[in-house]
Amino acid sequence: MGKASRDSSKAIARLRGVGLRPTRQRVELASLLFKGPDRHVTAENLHEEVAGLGLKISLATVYNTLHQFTHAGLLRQVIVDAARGYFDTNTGDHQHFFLEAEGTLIDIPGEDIRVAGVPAPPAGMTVDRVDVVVRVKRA
Amino acid sequence: MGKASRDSSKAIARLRGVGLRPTRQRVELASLLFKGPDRHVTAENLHEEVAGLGLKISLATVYNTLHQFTHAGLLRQVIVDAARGYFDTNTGDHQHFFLEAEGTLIDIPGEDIRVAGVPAPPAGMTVDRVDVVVRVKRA
DNA sequence: ATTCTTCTTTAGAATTATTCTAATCTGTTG
DNA sequence: CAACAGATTAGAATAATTCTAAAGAAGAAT
Repeated sequence: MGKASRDSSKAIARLRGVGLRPTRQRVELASLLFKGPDRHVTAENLHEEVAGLGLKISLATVYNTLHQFTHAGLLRQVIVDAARGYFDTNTGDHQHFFLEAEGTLIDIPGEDIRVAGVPAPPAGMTVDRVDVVVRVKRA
Repeated sequence: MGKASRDSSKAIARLRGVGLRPTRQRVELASLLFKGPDRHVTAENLHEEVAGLGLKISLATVYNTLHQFTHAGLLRQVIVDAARGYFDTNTGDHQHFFLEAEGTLIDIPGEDIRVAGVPAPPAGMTVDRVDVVVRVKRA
C-alpha cells in the first residue's frame, strides 16, 4: 500500500466521519491539508499548490471545500484583516464584543480584560498590539 | 457662539494638533465623530450619515479621511471580519501571532495564553469564541 | 489681495477576494 | 446500472475598497 493511497483512505474516513461525500476533490484537498503538520492556508494559495501538483480543482471548489471543512469542524478560520473597516473613536486601551448577527461592536474597557502568557514574539519582532475579539451569538 | 461653530473650532484645533489641514470635509467629519460619545463607524455608514445631514463629501474622501485620522491616532481600526480567509488545520484551543508585513500566522498554544476579565455578554447572548491576535512588526 | 505651490477632493474606473449561477458531472442507492 | 441528489465548474456578478488623473481649495510668498 503506497503513501498516497494511505493518505486518501485516511482522508476518506475523515470525510465520512463528518458526513461529507468523499469526492475526488475533497479527498485530494483533505489529504494535502491533513497529511503533515498543522498549517495555515488561504483559498488562493491552496489552489496554487494543488495546480502545482498537477491536480485539477477549480478555485470555486477550493473555496466551497474550505468552508465545508470549516463548518464540519475540520478547519478553523482565523480573522486577521478587515473586509469591512470598522473605525472606533475610542483609541484608548480596550477590546470588543462583536455581535456577528448584527455586525455590531461593543467596547470592553481595558481595565476589565487581561491577556496573560503571550510568548516572546519571533526574533527581530516586537508586539505592535494585542487584539481581543469576543464573538457573541444569540443564546 | 453657536453649537456648530464651537464643534468646528474644536475640530479645527484637533486637526491642527495632528498636522492635518482643516479642510471643510475633514472638519465636518471630525465634528461628527468627536462631538458626542465614542462610536464605531464604517466608511459606508458614515458617508450615509453625512449625506443625510445634507453635507456633501464623496465616499472616496470618507475613506481617505478615516485612514488619515487613524494614522494620526484619532481613530483606531477594529478588525472583526476577514478580507482574506486564512484557514487553520489546528482546530484546538489556541491563538495567533500575525506578522502584518508578510501576512504570516504563527500559532500560540492555548495553554500559554490566557484571557481573563471578559465581562458578561449582552443579555440573550453567549460567547461563541474569544479570538486573540498578537500583531507583531519588525523591531 | 494675487499668485504660486502643494495638498485635497472627486467621479468614475480598476482591483481583489469572494460568491453566485446555471449547466454539467459524479457518488450513492435501490 | 439507472436515477437522483449532491458536487463541480467556468465565468459572470458582487462588495468593499483603492486608484487615477483632473479640478479645486489652503497656506505661503510676494
